[in-house]
Amino acid sequence: MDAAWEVARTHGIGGLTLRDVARKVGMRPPSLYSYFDSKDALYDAMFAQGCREFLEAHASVRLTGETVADLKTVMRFFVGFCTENTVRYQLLFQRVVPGFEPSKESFALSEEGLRKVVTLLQSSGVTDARALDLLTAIGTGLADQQISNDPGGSRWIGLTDDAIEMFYAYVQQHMKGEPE
Amino acid sequence: MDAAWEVARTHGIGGLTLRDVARKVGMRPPSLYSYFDSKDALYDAMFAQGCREFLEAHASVRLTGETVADLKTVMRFFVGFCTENTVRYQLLFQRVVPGFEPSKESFALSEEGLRKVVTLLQSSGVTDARALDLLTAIGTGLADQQISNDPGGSRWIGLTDDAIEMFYAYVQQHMKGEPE
DNA sequence: TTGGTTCTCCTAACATGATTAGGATAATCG
DNA sequence: CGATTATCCTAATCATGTTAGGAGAACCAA
Repeated sequence: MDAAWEVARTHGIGGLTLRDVARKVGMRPPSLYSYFDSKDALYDAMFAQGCREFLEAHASVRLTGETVADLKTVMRFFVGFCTENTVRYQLLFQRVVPGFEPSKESFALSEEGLRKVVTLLQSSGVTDARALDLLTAIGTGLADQQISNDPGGSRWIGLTDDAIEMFYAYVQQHMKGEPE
Repeated sequence: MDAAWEVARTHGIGGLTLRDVARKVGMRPPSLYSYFDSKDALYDAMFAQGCREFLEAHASVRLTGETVADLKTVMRFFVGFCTENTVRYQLLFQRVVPGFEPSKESFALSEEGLRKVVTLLQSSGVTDARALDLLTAIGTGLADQQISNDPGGSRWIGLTDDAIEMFYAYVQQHMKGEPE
C-alpha cells in the first residue's frame, strides 16, 4: 500500500500502474494479485485507508462549546485534511478514477466519516439541513480551489475563518438552525 | 466530436474509448487519427469546445447594475453551466483525465473564460481579491456538491441565492470591495 | 526424516486499448 | 486520362490489467 501511495503521489491517482507498484516492491505485476483481487481492489483498500485516516484525524478535533470557534476548528480540520494530501483527496472526494466505485464496506467507512463531520457541525450549533449543505459546499469549495489553483499554498485555506464568520452571521439571521 | 461527447456521457469522461467513438461514427479506431493526433488531442478539442460554450453562454449574461441581483445572476449562470453537463464539468474544471493537460491554445481559452467571470463579478461590485476568491470557492463548492451528491437534483443549486446574500452581507461589512 | 500442504512468487499467455505503418479505393483536378 | 489527394482499412506493436499454471521454500503432522 505504501508503494501504491508513493506511485500515486508521483503519477497521480489515475496514473497509478500495477507495473510501477510491483517494481517498487520488487515483484512482478501478477504477484500483486496474491494481495489484491484487482486494481480496483487496490484502489478500494487505499480508499478505505484514507477513510480511516479521516476518522482518526477527526477524533482529535476538540470543541469548546463556542459556536464560531468550533465551526472554525472543524472547517480548518476538514480543509487541512483535504489539502495536506492531494492524491488522497482526489480518491476520497472526487470521482477521478474511471471505473472505480468503493465497495460497500469502504463506502460505509466514508459515510461514517461524513456523519462524524455532520455531528461535529451540529454540536457546534448548526442544525438546519440547508445550512449544513451550505457549509459543506463552502468546505469543499475552499479545498477544491486551494488544491486546483494554489497547491501547496494557502490562498483559500486562509479564507477559512472569514468563510465561517460569513456563514455564521447569515445562518444566525436567515436559517433557523439553533446556534447557541 | 459529437460521438465523443456521447460516449463520454455514457461511460464517463475517463471511460471514453477510441474504439467506442470509432464504432459510433462507423469507422475503425486508427481512422480517427486522420482527425486527431491522439486521444489527448481529442480531449483537448473537447476541452476547447467546452470553453467556447462557456464563453458563448457567458456572453448572454445580462447585468442590471443592482449588485446582489447581478451576483445572483452570475452565480446561477456558473452553477447552471457546471451542472447542466457533468461530463463537460469534469473535463473543464476537474483533473479527471489521467495524463491530460490542455494545450496552450485551449488553456488560453479557459483563462479567458475565467477572466470573463471575474470581470462580471467585478462589474457586479466585488473588487476585493479575497472576496473574489471566496466567491469562486462558493461557486465551485455549490457546483461540486450538486454534481457529486445530488446529480440531476437541485439541493445545492437551490442554495445559490442564499449563498450570494450571505456572501454580500459579509463582504460589505468586512472586505473592502466597492459594492455600489 | 518424509510427504503433504501452504505460502509466495514467477513465467507465459491473453484481452483491451492506444498507436504506427503502410496500402487500397475513391474523389478530384490539371 | 493520369496524377494527386482524401479517406478509410488491415496488420502489427506496445502498454497495461488479468488469468493460468507451475516452481521453490517454509511449515507441519506422522
